[in-house]
Formats: sequence, structure tokens, C-alpha cells
Amino acid sequence: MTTETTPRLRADARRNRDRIITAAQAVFTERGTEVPMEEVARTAGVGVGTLYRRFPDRDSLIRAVAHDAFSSVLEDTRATIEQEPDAWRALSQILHRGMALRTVVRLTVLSSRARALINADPNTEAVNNEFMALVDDLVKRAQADGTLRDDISTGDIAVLSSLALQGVQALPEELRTVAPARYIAVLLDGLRADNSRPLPGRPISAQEVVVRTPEVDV
Amino acid sequence: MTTETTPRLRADARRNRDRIITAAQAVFTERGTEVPMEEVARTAGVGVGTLYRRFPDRDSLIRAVAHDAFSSVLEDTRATIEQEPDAWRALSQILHRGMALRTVVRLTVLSSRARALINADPNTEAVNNEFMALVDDLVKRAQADGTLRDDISTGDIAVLSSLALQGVQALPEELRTVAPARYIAVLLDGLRADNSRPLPGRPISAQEVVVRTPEVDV
Amino acid sequence: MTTETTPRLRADARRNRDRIITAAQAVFTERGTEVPMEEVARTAGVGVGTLYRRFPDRDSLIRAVAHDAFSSVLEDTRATIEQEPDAWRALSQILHRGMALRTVVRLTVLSSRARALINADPNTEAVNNEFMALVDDLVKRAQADGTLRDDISTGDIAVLSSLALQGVQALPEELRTVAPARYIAVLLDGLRADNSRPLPGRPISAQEVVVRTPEVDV
Amino acid sequence: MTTETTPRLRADARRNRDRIITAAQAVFTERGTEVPMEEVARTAGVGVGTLYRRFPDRDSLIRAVAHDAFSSVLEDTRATIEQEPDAWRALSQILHRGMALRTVVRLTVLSSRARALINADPNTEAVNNEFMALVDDLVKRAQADGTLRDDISTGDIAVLSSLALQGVQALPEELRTVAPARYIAVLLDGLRADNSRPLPGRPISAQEVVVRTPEVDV
DNA sequence: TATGAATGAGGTTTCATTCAT
DNA sequence: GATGAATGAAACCTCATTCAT
Repeated sequence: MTTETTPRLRADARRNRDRIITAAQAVFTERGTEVPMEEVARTAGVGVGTLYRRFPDRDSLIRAVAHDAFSSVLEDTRATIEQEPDAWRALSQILHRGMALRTVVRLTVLSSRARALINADPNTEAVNNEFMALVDDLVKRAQADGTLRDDISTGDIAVLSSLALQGVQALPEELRTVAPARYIAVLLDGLRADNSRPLPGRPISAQEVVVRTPEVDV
Repeated sequence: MTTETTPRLRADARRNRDRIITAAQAVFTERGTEVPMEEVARTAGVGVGTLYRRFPDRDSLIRAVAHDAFSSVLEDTRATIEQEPDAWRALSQILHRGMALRTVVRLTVLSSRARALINADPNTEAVNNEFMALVDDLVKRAQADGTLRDDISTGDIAVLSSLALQGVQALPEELRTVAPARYIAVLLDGLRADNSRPLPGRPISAQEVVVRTPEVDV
Repeated sequence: MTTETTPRLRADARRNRDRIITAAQAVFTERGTEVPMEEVARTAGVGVGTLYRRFPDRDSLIRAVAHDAFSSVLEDTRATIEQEPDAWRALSQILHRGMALRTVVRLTVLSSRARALINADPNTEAVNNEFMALVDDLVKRAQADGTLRDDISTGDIAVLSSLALQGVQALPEELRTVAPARYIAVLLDGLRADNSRPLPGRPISAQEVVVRTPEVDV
Repeated sequence: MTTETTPRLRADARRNRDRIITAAQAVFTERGTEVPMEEVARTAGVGVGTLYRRFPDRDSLIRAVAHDAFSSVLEDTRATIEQEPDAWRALSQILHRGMALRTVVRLTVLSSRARALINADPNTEAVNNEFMALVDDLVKRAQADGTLRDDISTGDIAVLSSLALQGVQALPEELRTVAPARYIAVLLDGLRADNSRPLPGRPISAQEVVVRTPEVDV
């Protein structure tokens, strides 16, 4: 849990807030952003009343979960870049990294409600922009290195990796955890410069991957 | 619309039934399988009552839409295979083909409710099995030809192409229609035999891509 | 079926009308006056459309069934009185008589909707009044004979026999048909002059057994 | 209201629960078990939501009302037996007693839905069995005393008194409250040993008065 | 402050009645 | 005339949110 929230809270209140976010993250990732609030509360081990005292409505909870996940992804990414000078390898490591990115993906790809909220939330937007900027830089460096294909851009990679990382419930339990790594690997093979046939369409930049219209959840 | 339904329906009833399925397909693909039935009815231009007369509950409507889409995909696939002797090219064409496959994907990847229903419906299962068998055959032929990488199997391809074909609402309108072709192309590059790096995990067969546990919709 | 309905109908129309009344009588007696119209139609072997052409709404069907049953009861009663000079025995025979009386009872005791309609229908009212007058006469003669207790009147007997004749579904199938005769017998023993203790309340006349306020069905 | 429900409920919840049961009892007795839930809620002075929180569906409400009424009848019966050593007089008093027995009757005689639920509910069954056992004992004692006719059994008495106690809406308001006492009196006269004529059929035991087949409400 | 109860709006489904074939 | 399809009002039930304890 990345903790840069509102001012000062009594220790137990603080604890409740964290339990709720953790629970909501799990439940949202597992069952989508439309689960009954009662269920989030139950999972967190608190009453609905407490949930609503902390987060006045569903949207504000989604926002908090999103901000938390995005922040943690950003932190990870910074650390990776610092330690891995090779752009392709850094990119590859970031995509192969885990849980928080998965949550971000769930919220971004699968819930248009979450997307709309994220886009409207300056805090999270800022975090996301910084993350995208870092990836954008890697992308350009990798293309300059001749390791990443040229006819692709950061937005494409964001979307593609989101898709690959998406939980696939159609797979049997035991394969579900390995699958993302496997599909990221196929994707990376498809992204290599030395294996590429020309693509239809045009590169999609980081800025183009957003939502403009409020849509309804899947 | 693939039309092999129950005996004979009065002309007007038949017409309404078709309008409902078409509308439901569009609405489900656009907004998921949980949209208000009222909305499906409105989109089809009929009253709720009519909708319920034809499809006694949501599940039965989902089943009908699924069966219809699966059947149409199967038809397309047969035609393609007949006309294209090269396995890799046939596979590539099938994945680049369209709308019905997109619907199938939406229902299969995004709605666990739909998945559960499809798996429990012998009719649709049969159609799906035949489709999978055809693809499986192409996969093996392409691997024998040395065009498709060896460390992958039909189940993987089903999942990966499902992901690539999934509607991505995070993209701006104008790119949304091209994107799938673009991502299928990247995927195909990642699937080529030449220049591939070993994958983690193990190939996933066609039979493994199903649902076992009833789950909730996203 | 007592047939003194509207003027002239084509033979098949006439036949349909009769089938509907017969079916409705059975279904109303079995399952109450609130059964789906569709079910009445199905039982009669006609479409709902036909049902509605004959009887523009549920009320008009109830009215027709009621009139039919009342008429048939009246006929029976006349016949009995003509053949049995002893008042007590005539009364006893009438109460032990069957089916049509049972229907009347069902409609009268169990469905306040039917009751309201019957009371508002001059035709049926007339038939009912004539029937009640005949019974009233028997009651008075039996009391004059010293066979029927004095502290009771026609209204009481109507209600009591209605109750005893009411179908009792709580009984096992095989007993259901005998039960009414058995309970009418107990009732008659309770009504005998030579076995009576004074009753609370006061005699209820034939005229007092009606409905004034429209009420809802049980 | 007999109050032996689940653990401890918050005071306000407890209060509401009671109001709902009371209201439901009145409304069910007045208008049958199929009244709109909305109406039960309105009568109880709560929202539908509250009603559904307490009783997840109509059946569970019917069960609760039934259990409550049966329990209260049982209590009354025990008290009466304790204070009145003469079997005939005890029986007579029990039948002349009141309201709760009336509710039980309404549920038992008029609603096959209620009957089915009661029969499937071990709790209420137990209460009912104990009540029936007490009555059975009285019946046998009264027959041994020579006060109650011999060709009758507990089941018959249950059915007959149910019928007599049934609300008769066909009576004018002012008579409706006295009527049951009056009809129970006639019934008792019919049940006396002296002066009875042989009955058709055979005695029906307590065990035979149940429901086997699920049936539809009147 | 935390809790869980109460509320009522909104989605689902049934069925009386109307109307096209 | 007969049929069965279409309609929509009304009943059912769930859950987001508010509020008493």
C-alpha cells in the first residue's frame, strides 16, 4: 500500500482505511468494480457504515484504489530503470512484473467506469503521466538501439500489455498464474525489431490511450 | 444471423426474434451482458414483454446470441479453409476476419456468465468444438510447415487472439476499429517460428480453455 | 351446462363458448378465480384471443360461470322439492347434492371478487333469490315440523353448508371426495331440533348473506 | 406475538420485526397470502427494503407468521387443558378461543402455499404436532366419557373447526365477529354423542390432515 | 467512531389485454 | 372467426446510500 493520503488519522482509522483499500483492490480485481459495497465491507472486515465514512461513495473508493495501484507501479518502474541500463531489458522486466500492474490493468481495461474516474482525477493522472513518460523514454531508447520495432509506439504497448496481463478466467486455475508471463513473452517476440512484418494502422502514442466519454462497466 | 431455430415461427415473430438477437449482440458487445433487459428491448424496438416471450430470461438470450455468433464463426472458418490451402495464411485470415469473432470473444473473455452458459449448452459446445478442431488442424499443419512456432498450442492462440480482438474502449473512437487488426498482426509476428525465444510455461491445448467454476461477471 | 345465453351463435362459436365455460368452472374451482387467463384458454383448448372475443375480460367470464352454476343449482333444487314432500329430507338431499353446488360455494365463499360480481349482476341475483326463496320455504316448513332447530335461519344454513362443502385440500386425495358428505352429515346432526343447545348470536336470514364492499380475492 | 426468534437483534430491528409479523398476520388473514409485499410493508409502516432484509422472500415471511400463530395457539391450549379437567368442556373452550386459531385456520385452509411451507418447516411442524397431540388426547378422553360421538376423529374436528372458524366475508360486518362462535356451537351440537346418526366415510386422524402435493393458492 | 438497520430507486419478470396475421 | 404475438402496467426483489444506536 503506497501511503500518501489525507492528513492525519487516528491509528485505528488509518488501519481501517488500509484494510478497506486492500480488500477493495482484491475484490475489484477478482470480480469487477460493480460488486456490492456490502461485499467490499465484509471482505475488509468492517461494517458498511465504516466503509462509507471513509469513502463517501463507490467512485471515491475506486479512485483511491486506482491511485494506490498506480503509485505502486510507478515506484516499481523507477526502481527497475535505475538498475537496468538496457532499455529493452528494462521494458521486459517491467512488463513481467506483477500484481499492482495487474490491478491497474483490470481497472483500466475492464472497467470504463474506473477509466473515466482515473481520467478525471488529477492526482492519479499525474502519477500515470509520469509512468507513461518513463515508459515512453524506454520505448524510444529501445527503438534507437534497434531492439524494438519502429512501427509501434508507447500507447500500443500499453494496450497490448494490458490485454496480455488481463486475468483470463477461461483458463484452468493452475494455468492462470503462469499465463500472463507466457503471453507477455509472445508479445515481446512480436515486438522485436528483427522479427517484424509491417503493421496496418499507425502507431498510437501514450497520450491517445484515455477515455473521453463516460461509459458503462462491462 | 445464422438461422436454424425452433420449428416455424409466424413471420412477424420470426422478424422480432431476429431483431432482438441482433440488438442483443450489439448491446452485449458494447456494454456487457449485464445491461438492463429494458435496454435490449428498446434497442430492438420491441416491448420488454416481447423480449421475455421469446427469451424467458437473460440467460436464454445470452445463449441464443452465443449460439448465433459461434455458428457464424464456424461457417466463415470452413469457407476460409476451403479456399486457402496454406495453413499459416488461413489462420491469419481467420483471425483477421471480423465481427462475429469479436462477439464470440466478448462473450467468452469478458463475461463469465456467458462462458458458464456456453459450456453448459450442448448445442453451442458442439459448434465450438468443431471450430476448435478446425483451428487445431491448422495449427498442427502450420507447425509441420515450420511457419508457426512449436512451443505453443491451440488454446494459447485462442486466448491470445481473444485478448487482441477484445474491444479496447480506452482507445479514441477513430482508432478503435483498426486496432484489432493491428494487434492481431503483432500477435502473428510473435507466433512465427523464425526468430522465436523460448516461452515460460507449457502449451495450452484447446480443451483446456473452458470454464469450470461459476464466476461473476466483470 | 344450462344454456340460456345471448341470442344466436354459429354452431362452432357456440361450442367454443361452452368449452370455455366448462374449462373455467373446473379451473376456478380447482385453483381460484385468479388463474392466468392463458391457463383457462389452454384448458379449454382455444387461444386467448378466442377467450377474449367471447368474454371481454375476466369479470365477464366469472359472471358467466357463476350464472351457469347458479342456474343449474336452481334446476336441481326445483326437481328435488317436487319429488320429496318432507322438508327435512328435501333439505338434506339438496345439501348432499353435488358438483354445481360446490362450484357455487367456491365462488361465493372463497372469491370475494366473484361475490361482488354476482351481487352486481341482476341475472344471477334473480336466480339466486329464487333458489334462496325455495330453501327459505323448506327451512320454515322443517321448523314447523319440529325437525329443524328453531334458533337458526336460512342465511346460517347457506353459510354453514358452504363451509362444509368447500373443497379441503389439506385432506389426502382419496378422502377429499367423501369428506363433504361426511361434514354435511355432521352439520345436519347439529341442525336437528332434538339435539340442540342454545346458540350465541341471532339467526341470519337469507337476505343478509351478501357482499356490500368490493374485496380482494384470497 | 410469541417471541423466540434468532439470537439478539438490535432493539429497533426487533421492534420492526414484530411490527412486520403483526402486520403480515393481519393482512394475510384479511386478504390472503398473495398480497403485494409492498402492502405488507406499508401496513407495518416500514419500507419494502426493511421487509426483505428481515424476510428474504414471501415464503420466509409466511413461515414466520405461521410459526408465531401456531406457537400462540399451543400456549393457549396448554393453559386451557391445565385449568379445565373435563375433556368436552376443554375442547369446547379451545375451539371458542380466538384470534390466533383463526389465523392458523386461514393459513391452513385457505392457502395451499402456506400449507406446503408449514409442512416443510420442522419448527412449525413440531409445534403443530404437539398441539394436535393435545387435542387428540382430549378427543379420546371425551369419547371415553361418552360426550363426544365415536365415529369421528381428531382430523375431522380439525377440518370442521377450521371451516367454521374461517372468516366469512359474505356476512355483513356486524355479524362477522359473532358468526364463528355461532357456527362452532352448531358444530359442537353435531359432535355430541347423544342423538347422533351414523356418518358416511370413516374417521380422519390427525396425521391425515396435511398437504402432499404442492398446490396453488386460491 | 463503528455498526448494521432502514430506505427507496431501479432492474427483473409476469400476465391481462389488444391487435396483426 | 380464431389464433397467438406484442404491449406495458404492476409486482418482485436487490443494493447504494443514509441514519439511528
